[in-house]
Amino acid sequence: MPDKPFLEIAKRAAPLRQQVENVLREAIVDGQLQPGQRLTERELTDRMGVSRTLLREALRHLESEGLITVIANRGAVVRELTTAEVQALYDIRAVLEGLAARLFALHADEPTLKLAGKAAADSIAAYKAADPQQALEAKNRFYAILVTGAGSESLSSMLATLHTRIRQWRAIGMTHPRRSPGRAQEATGGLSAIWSALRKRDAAAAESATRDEARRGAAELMRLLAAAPARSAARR
Amino acid sequence: MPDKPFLEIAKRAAPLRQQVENVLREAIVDGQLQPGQRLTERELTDRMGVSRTLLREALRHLESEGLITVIANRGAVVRELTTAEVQALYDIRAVLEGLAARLFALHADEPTLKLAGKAAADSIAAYKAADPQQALEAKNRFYAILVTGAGSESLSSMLATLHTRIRQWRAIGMTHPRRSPGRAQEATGGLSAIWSALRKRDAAAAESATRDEARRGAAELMRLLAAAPARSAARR
DNA sequence: TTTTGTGATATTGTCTGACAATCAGACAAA
DNA sequence: TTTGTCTGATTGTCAGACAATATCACAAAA
Repeated sequence: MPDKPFLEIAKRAAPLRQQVENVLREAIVDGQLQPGQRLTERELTDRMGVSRTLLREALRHLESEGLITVIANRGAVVRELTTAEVQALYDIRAVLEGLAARLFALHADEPTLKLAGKAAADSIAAYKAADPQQALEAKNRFYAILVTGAGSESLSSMLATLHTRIRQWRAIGMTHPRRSPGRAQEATGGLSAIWSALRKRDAAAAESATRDEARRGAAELMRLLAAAPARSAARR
Repeated sequence: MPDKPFLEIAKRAAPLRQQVENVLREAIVDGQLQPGQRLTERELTDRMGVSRTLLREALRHLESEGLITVIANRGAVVRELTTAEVQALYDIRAVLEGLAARLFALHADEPTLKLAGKAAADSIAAYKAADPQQALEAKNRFYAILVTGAGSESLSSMLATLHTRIRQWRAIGMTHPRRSPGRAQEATGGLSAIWSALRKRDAAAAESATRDEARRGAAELMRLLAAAPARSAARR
């Protein structure tokens, strides 16, 4: 795992370009920019107050993250995803997180393992204390440790971009009124299964437990999605 | 599967920007630009005869493909990968191809399935006829069908960029003198295992067969890599 | 000799304005 | 209704500029 930098300063108010990327990214996943909506360079530069040069670089980046589609001579559009594609994204996430768990079981050092254990315990405890907010926070922490502990830069970054692409739907999964009641408990169970495999350094078990848990979450979500009205395709 | 466009013209001599990307990408995986080598914008624009604007957009794209690293105010460097990271890339590929196989088994239509069958048969036949060139071609075709047949745009593109990142090492795997003799046969066996699972539409079996085969290939490669002298880090 | 300033240089970060290429839609003509 | 043509909007690409920052050599100081 990465040797922690000693005395590192919070330098870099972030290059402007990245700020532009971030703002756009947020706007997209927040839904302020609706799927299918056209993004003209002129309008964006006006609204954000940056040069076209910069904006275009940012757009290129978002494009390769899969958040927008660029049509030649026509410009960028916020990407629309079919239900099937969303399902596929979740599948991809499931196998990649599974892989992360396997690598973690193989390579993580003891302190990191301990941290993960704490996060898992925290989450389960919070769930039992009926504190979903806290439970979710700890669960996220657990996954973050898992992924970075796996030790692959590439894997982390792939999962990171996947998460942003998925985020819009995750929100639904957490708050939807028709959310099935057993799901939270199920998730807790999944978490402890993962953890017990990790603790034993059982890579295969960790991988499949993680995959299964991710799949269950996805299945629940797809169920809700099927029932819910599709996100509007909006003006184009 | 995508409805095939009828009478589509080969339009688009490709936007200049993409040509720039492609040229750079090739140069990197070919090794003309060595890992660790610095890429200054000035030099590249001079050599390629394009504007900085354009070049920078291309660099941003290559960056998110993981081929280069950009350090603020310092510029781009051809990315160097540790052995561990290469291993991780192969692991990622293995699970993603496994996923592709699973989706293929679930969703592919009959004609596509038949095409895959033909490719598999071709490869095995070519192998038995001691024609490695042909065997490889058919095998690649098989995988291409598998991936597109899985039906996920995102999955395809992720695998595509993975492949380019890996390509440099694959070359080693195919031609290395110390290549273990049984490997080609093993690969053939793997292929037919995958195919027989697909034919039966056995998603789980297809997934694990594909993963296993990918892992075996990777293991062989890592073995060779461990023996071979590391790729030079070159002038920086 | 080793450390610490100091400045010159190279390079990226960002902006501006420009023009060509291309597409979408309107409107006229057949 | 179909086809041709024009016009405006938008992207594609370029050149040149200046600021911000890192690098490196070299001088000054300890």
